[in-house]
Amino acid sequence: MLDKNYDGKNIEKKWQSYWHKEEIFNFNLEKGGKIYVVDTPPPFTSGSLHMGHVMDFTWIDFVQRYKRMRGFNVYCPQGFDCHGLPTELKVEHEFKISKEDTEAFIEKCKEWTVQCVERMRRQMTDIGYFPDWSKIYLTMKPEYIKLIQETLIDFYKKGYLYREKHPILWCPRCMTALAKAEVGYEEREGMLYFIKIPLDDGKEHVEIATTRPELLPSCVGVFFNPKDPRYEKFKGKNAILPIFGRKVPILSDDGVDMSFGTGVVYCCTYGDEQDIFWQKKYNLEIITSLTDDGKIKAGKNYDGLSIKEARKAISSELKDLGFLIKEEKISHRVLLHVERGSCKSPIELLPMEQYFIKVRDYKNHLIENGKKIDWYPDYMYDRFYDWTDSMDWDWIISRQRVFGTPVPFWKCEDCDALIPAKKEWLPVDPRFDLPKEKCKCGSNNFIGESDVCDCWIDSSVTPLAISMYNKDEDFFSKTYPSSLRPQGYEIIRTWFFYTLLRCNFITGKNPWNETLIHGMVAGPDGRKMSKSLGNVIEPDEPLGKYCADALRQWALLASKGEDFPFTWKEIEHGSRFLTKLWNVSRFIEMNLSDSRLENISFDSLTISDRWILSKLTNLIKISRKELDDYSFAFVLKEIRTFLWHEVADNYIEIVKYRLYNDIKKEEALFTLKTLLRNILGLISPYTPHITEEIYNELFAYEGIKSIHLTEYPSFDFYDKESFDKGEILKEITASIRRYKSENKIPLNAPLDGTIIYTERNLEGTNEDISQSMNISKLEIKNGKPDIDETILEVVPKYEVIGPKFGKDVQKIKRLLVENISEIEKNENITVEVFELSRNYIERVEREFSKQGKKINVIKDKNFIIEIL
RNA sequence: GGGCCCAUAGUCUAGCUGGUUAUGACGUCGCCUUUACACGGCGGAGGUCCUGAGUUCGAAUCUCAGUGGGCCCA
Repeated sequence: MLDKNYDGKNIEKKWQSYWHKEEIFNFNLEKGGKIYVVDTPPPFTSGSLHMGHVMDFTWIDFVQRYKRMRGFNVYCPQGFDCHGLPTELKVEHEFKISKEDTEAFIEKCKEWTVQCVERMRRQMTDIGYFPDWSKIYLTMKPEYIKLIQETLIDFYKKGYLYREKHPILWCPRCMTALAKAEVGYEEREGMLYFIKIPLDDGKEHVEIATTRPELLPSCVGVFFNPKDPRYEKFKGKNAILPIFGRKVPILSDDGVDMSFGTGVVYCCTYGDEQDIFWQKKYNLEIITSLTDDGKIKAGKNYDGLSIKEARKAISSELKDLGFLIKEEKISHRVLLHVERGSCKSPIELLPMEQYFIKVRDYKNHLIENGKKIDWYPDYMYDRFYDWTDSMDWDWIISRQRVFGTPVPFWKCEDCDALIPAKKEWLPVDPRFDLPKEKCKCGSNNFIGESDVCDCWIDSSVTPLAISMYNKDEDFFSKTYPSSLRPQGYEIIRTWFFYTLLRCNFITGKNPWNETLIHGMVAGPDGRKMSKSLGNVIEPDEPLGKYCADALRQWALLASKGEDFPFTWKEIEHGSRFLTKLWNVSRFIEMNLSDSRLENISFDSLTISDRWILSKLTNLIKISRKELDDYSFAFVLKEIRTFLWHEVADNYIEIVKYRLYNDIKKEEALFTLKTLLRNILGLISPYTPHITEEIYNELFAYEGIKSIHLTEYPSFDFYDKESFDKGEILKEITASIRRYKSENKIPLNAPLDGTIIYTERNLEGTNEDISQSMNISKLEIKNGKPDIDETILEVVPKYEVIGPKFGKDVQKIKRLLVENISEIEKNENITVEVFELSRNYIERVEREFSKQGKKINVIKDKNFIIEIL
């Protein structure tokens, strides 16, 4: 017998270890059948899951359980994205290992990552997420790195991977490259310099404003806004830089802020991010005038000066030569090395050799292929399309970091040739390994690439990694492409796009058939969960206060593609539903005790039995249809309402008298048991633990070791007549309750005599109504009551008369009211030029009295109840 | 600056291929301890469906503009 109280936490632990031990969710290719593959997101190994992960993995877990029940051979492996800046910072700052000590640094990063993976796996298990752990992959493992390097070399051989100078964020003080996350803007005081630059015609000049006169030697263009009439005349002309005497073009671009300084600025390679954009857009020269330790190197006699010294020297020389018009104090945003509090130096953009993957040549192809994927929700494709279509830069894949997938190239020190690793050498780390053969030029001197890959390079081959691409042909052919890619909308332009690009390039096929996009998790206040807003809730908190099955219901209540707030009330509500399910199960189990229900025929069931089973059939059909569209939230609400309100509040209350008085008791029990078994199946992907517990308690005789290995409910019985009767029965009981409530009569107080007048057939429901409502003498009479009636309102069926009568709708409504008695008598009549039909009427509202005396009446569109 | 999305009772949310009285949850108010459950049941109150204009017999729903918010890109 189920315990009196439901103890979620204990039950969940028990089944989690059972599922692990029995390997319930492991994939077996040999089992055959239709294969369903989920390309799950590998989370970064931060060491803990946040609410966004909870939503992501609960959805995935739902899909893997649901599809298995629908007969698929499900393959759902889980990996972890190991390489990332936070790990490097942790090892550098907390474990005090220098990046210079590369080998020890990487070792510590790996060690730390392994611990993080363990913690995250435990948290995934805590929420009941059960991928096939035997197929776990880590992006830092040699075999994964081998796959990445192999595919990069493919890109290179086909001419889609190239090396080119590109600016990187560089801290001249720390002498190191930085990631975007390590830099930030700060408001600082500075000077704005107004400089006169002569045109090459020797007559006119243009005045520019800049905060960085020391970058004059790197100036490659002068810009004004095309909407600015003041400078129209300079368009297409050239200017000659003072001091350096170099000729640069004058160009117009929308990016110039007309209100800043003179409305004319210069583009230096590189002063800021706008300069990068202009240099690419107008294909300007790149002139570097800074060294990596922050010294000027521009010829002339400024070489070796620091940036600050050069600013002073160059501006004073400009002044002496009459080119500096004025200086103004200005407060402006400066890009600083903020991650290291002790540094805070201004960041420079230094051009360095970087690796790129060509994206632009391929983009139309990807737009087409993206369309072939089924998007849930479908409008998310538009977001993908827009970004892809407007892409004008290639993908920079190298990062100046330490813990990452090494870029598999060397440079020949003698002939400067780029040497890719051979496939049989992989994986390689050019920082430590040397090519296994000489350069074509005969040299044996190599410089190994010290850069590592962008982390999207790691994670954008997951569909290849999980399908054992290049390792097991048979496995690959059966598991690629993946069936589904689930992910959040914020990474459509990164993870989705890059995966589509790389997998298409390598295999010639899309990596998935469908993609399911979820929104962002917000805090209880509706704002994005973030530490600075102080609204972060860690998953352990609801897991401790409630349980996984309650938390999962919250996650599965979010709509596709929509942001969703974390709210305690939803967890609370989910938890109450679990208690309800538990108590209903217990009630059924208690009554079932020694009953044998082998020979129950549907013919012997009562109206109410047939009514609730017909409703169950509807619920199953809706669930299958909606879940095939991944509408988890809708179906969860439907199932909850069905169990809670239809089954528990209505059906069980109606059949109690039969159970206690042995009236058609076997039939009631058969119905209850059928309901429970099917509801357990329907709800099991949402709340896998509690359903496993109840299933094993009551249905172990089926001989299947987990409810998650059973078939999805397919119960199919529908009796229209009983369905309609049951719905009216429910309405009658509800209206009698309302009557009692309005008249301050206790709900369980008996009613002496009651007459129900109805034109509907209610045969066979008398006892259900009288017993559940405590009515000592109930009469059901067909037809209208012998009482006076007044028509209050006639409500037309607008959806019928609207399209039919258009502008005349209001007139038709009036005619229906005026002619209602004729219409009720004759079904169809013609008034003026209009044909009026009873089919145009939704309902008629009436009022009753008997011989002028006030009587107790409950009226409804389908019945009139007189209470004596 | 660009694209996509969102705006519905005190709070969160469903509906949004136009059509009866706008769904549900939490909260709130009233009633009911009836042998599964008071972590329960029943009933009530609570809405300018962001603003403005348009299309239409009819708009929460479609169109346009505005306001506020989210995500990504520049």
